[in-house]
Order: sequence, then structure tokens, then C-alpha cells
Amino acid sequence: MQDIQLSLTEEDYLKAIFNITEKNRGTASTNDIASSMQTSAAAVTDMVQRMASRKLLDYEKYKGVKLNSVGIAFATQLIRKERLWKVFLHQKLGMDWDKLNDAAEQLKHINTIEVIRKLELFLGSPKYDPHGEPIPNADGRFTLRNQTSLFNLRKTDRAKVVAVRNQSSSFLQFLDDCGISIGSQIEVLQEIDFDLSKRIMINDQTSIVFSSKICQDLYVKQLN
Amino acid sequence: MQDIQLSLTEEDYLKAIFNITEKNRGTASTNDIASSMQTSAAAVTDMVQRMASRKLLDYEKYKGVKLNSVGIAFATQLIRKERLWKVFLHQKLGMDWDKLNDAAEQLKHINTIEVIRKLELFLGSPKYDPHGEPIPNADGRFTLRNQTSLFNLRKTDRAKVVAVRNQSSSFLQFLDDCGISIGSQIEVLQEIDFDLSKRIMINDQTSIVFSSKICQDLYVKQLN
DNA sequence: GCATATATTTAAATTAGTTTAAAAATAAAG
DNA sequence: CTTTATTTTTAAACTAATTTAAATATATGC
Ligand SMILES: [Mn+2]
Ligand SMILES: [Mn+2]
Ligand SMILES: [Mn+2]
Ligand SMILES: [Mn+2]
Repeated sequence: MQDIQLSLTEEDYLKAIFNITEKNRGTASTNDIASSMQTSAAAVTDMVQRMASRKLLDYEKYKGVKLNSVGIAFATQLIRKERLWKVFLHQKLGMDWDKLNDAAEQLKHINTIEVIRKLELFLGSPKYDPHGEPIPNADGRFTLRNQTSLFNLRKTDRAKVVAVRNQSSSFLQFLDDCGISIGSQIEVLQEIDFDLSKRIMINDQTSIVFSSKICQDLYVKQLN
Repeated sequence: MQDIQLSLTEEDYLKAIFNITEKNRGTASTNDIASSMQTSAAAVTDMVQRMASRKLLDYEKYKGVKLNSVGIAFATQLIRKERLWKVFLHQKLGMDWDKLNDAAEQLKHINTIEVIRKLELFLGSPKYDPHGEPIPNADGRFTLRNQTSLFNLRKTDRAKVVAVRNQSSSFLQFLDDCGISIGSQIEVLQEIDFDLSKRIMINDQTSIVFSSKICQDLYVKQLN
């Protein structure tokens, strides 16, 4: 990459902005960044102005923020590092998937290229992290996958869980309790019109009712 | 530990002060800290005053700094983390021993207790890092070892390399080139009075002359 | 004991990042 | 269109950590 040295804070802003812009057709508002960073809107305005002057992003008063190619490159590398470390924490250290994010957030700041290269090899070049999120390769390219949320499946549809959208500890623990993890097979037994919940069969073993909220937070790949 | 949250800078100061005081019968001077931290004496004075007010160390004007029990506990945990990560980088990722310190310096700031506990188990609870330095246990206790520098050995003495004192990249690469690593067998073939250098036999294979400086930077355990 | 050298502290200024409160711009509603 | 609500920016002040220069202590030499 360039020989620009980012502060930890700049790195956190870049990652937050990248994630927000992925949903908001390329632009992130001051308030959205503020709530994602748990800071004030005033702090965000000040920070993005400084980051704009460092050419990490494009900023126009009252119009929000867009990452430029430099910002995207950095953000992608940060996401790559964070997700590789998540794989390490889960697969090698055996940490539960609801406890990965805190540590990986810190680990993503580790700034030695050789470490990340060797870590990737050590882990067998995984393409997805323990929550099913794609891990960009060294060039920043993501492996795309056709997936949909469980919410969109219909009665008798069968599918495989490929990712979680919500990564809160409580949601992940709940899934654990239901016996759901990445790769679980599910089948829609019943669609309940009343509240859009669904009765689901998990791994041909257990049946359970999922609220529409839960269905929306689970990404699946439909089978046949 | 306590629920005191240290800044990265405070952590780096604590580690530096701990290492300095290990050599200077318990006390670290402003200038020594400054040169170790690559900063100005004025910055050190200011910082240690703030750290003293946070009860991390004892400071008396013009008298230098001593760590108190809180500071020692933190410093020890930092050293523990740094050395465990060094083992990981070397043994699991295969990084050369002359490239470990940069990355481990950053990794030592990772602040999730569960990560360090699981990392230790994953590594098999090593007692020494790749440079032969002892790794304190979770309670902060170091495993001591009787060792001496190669400088103190005499003709016909045989010994095993247990640690390096100097961890500069150039020294470590030089040792690599000589075929010396932790565990190597050596024998003093000849003491050269002129400059206190020594001719050494390495692993009963190669003979080489080491300057007195090199001898001082190698710690060994004497055999019989 | 005095002069000089060295080490340390203080003072003043700077930078990154933050907060709260006030001002200004934009969006929404009637 | 105009009033109101929401969002964003600016202003002023603060903290952590730093720098350089000046002041003060301490140590050393004679
Ligand atoms: Mn962070
Ligand atoms: Mn500003
Ligand atoms: Mn550090
Ligand atoms: Mn101060």
C-alpha cells in the first residue's frame, strides 16, 4: 500500500465508513458515522475534514462522505485483517463465535504485512470468517456468493446457513442454543402469515419457530 | 487485574521502565526512559508525573521513577503477552527470530484476557520465548534459570545457548549465519587475551572466533 | 567552595481527538 | 411558501502526548 501511516482512530473511521457506505449507495452521513463510532456528530465532522485533507476520503459540507480509492484500499485491508484474525481466534484458539469481535477489532490494527501474509497461509487461506463474512484477498477482492436471507424463503424451501447478519453476542448465543451454525441445513416447514414468522426444521432434527427479525438476520444459500 | 484502563503509551512506558529498573537496582532515570522511548526528557517528566498521579508508579522530583506493585503487575502482564505472541509468530507462523519484535510490540497491547489464556494453551504453555527470555505465568511469576554470558566461560568449557541479550536484527541474522540458535552446543576452543575474543566450536561442527561483544550478548548454560 | 557540566523540570506551543453549546443549513409538513 | 424539525457545522474548551527552549537542580572537578 502507500506509505501513509494511519492512526488507530483513522483506521476505525475508515472501517465504519466503509461498512456504512456498503448499505447507503456509496455515501455515509455524519450522524450515521457518529452513531457507529459511538461519538458526537461534531467529532465526526472534524475528523472527516482532517481525513479529507489527508486524501483518505471525499467530503463535501452537508453532503456526507464517500471513500476514495485510497480509503477503500485501506478499509478493505483492515476488514481482511480483522476477519483473518477472527478465523484464528475461532479455529485455532477455540473461542466461541459470540466473543470474537472485541479481540479482532484490536487485532485488525496490527500493522506488519508479513504477519498477515503468514497468518493467511497458517489458516489455509480461508474465504469466509466464522460469521460467514467474505475475507478479501491480498488485492482487496471479495469472493461474492449468492445468498438470501431466510426471510425470503417459502414453505418447503431447503437451504444451508452461510452467514449471520447480526453479530450481537445475544443473537449468536441464541443460535448456538438452537444448534445453528454456519453450514447448518434448514427447511421451512410453515410460514405464519400473522407475524411473518416461520417454523423451521434444523438439520432434519429439531423444529423451531423463528420470528421475522431472526429470519432477516440469517443468510442462507438455497438448495436445489 | 484492576479495572484501570491504560493507554497504549502508558503501556509502553511501563514496559520500558520495568526493563530499565531490572538493571538499575529498582530505579529508572528520566533520561534512560527518554532514550528507551525515543522521546524527549521533557515528555518523560510530564508523562511520569501523570502516571504517578494515576498510582502506576512512584515519582520523586530529580530522584527518578520506581514502579509500585500496580505498575509491576501491569508491566509483567505486558511482557507475558509480548513473549507469548513472539512464540506464536515464530513457531506457528514461521517468522524468523530477527523479525519478531516489531509485531509482538503491537500484539502486546491486545487486551482480551481470554485470548491470552487460550493462546498460552494453544502454544503449550511455553516457559521461554524464541529469544530465550522467560515468559511470566498468569500470576506474573518468572521461571528463573541459572545462566551466564559466554564471555565468562573459559577454555574447554562446554555450554548450551539459552538466550540472546542483544535482539537487534543484525545480531540475530549474524547468529543465524553462524548456525547458532537457542539450544546450540558450544565449546570454548581458545581464549584470545589480546582482545578477549574467543574461538568457539559450534555443535561440534564449525569453529569461529567471537568478539568479546558477541560473547557478552550470548547467554549460555554451562554443561558439567 | 566555586565553576562547570550534566540531568531534570518547567513553560509555552502544537497536534489529534474529543465534548457541549450555539449557529447554520437542509429536510419535512402543513 | 413558510414554519418547524432534523442534521450538520462551527466555536470554544478540554485531555493526552509531544516538542523546543529556558530555568533549575544535581553532580563533578579542582
Ligand atoms: Mn480500533
Ligand atoms: Mn478543527
Ligand atoms: Mn506500543
Ligand atoms: Mn504538564
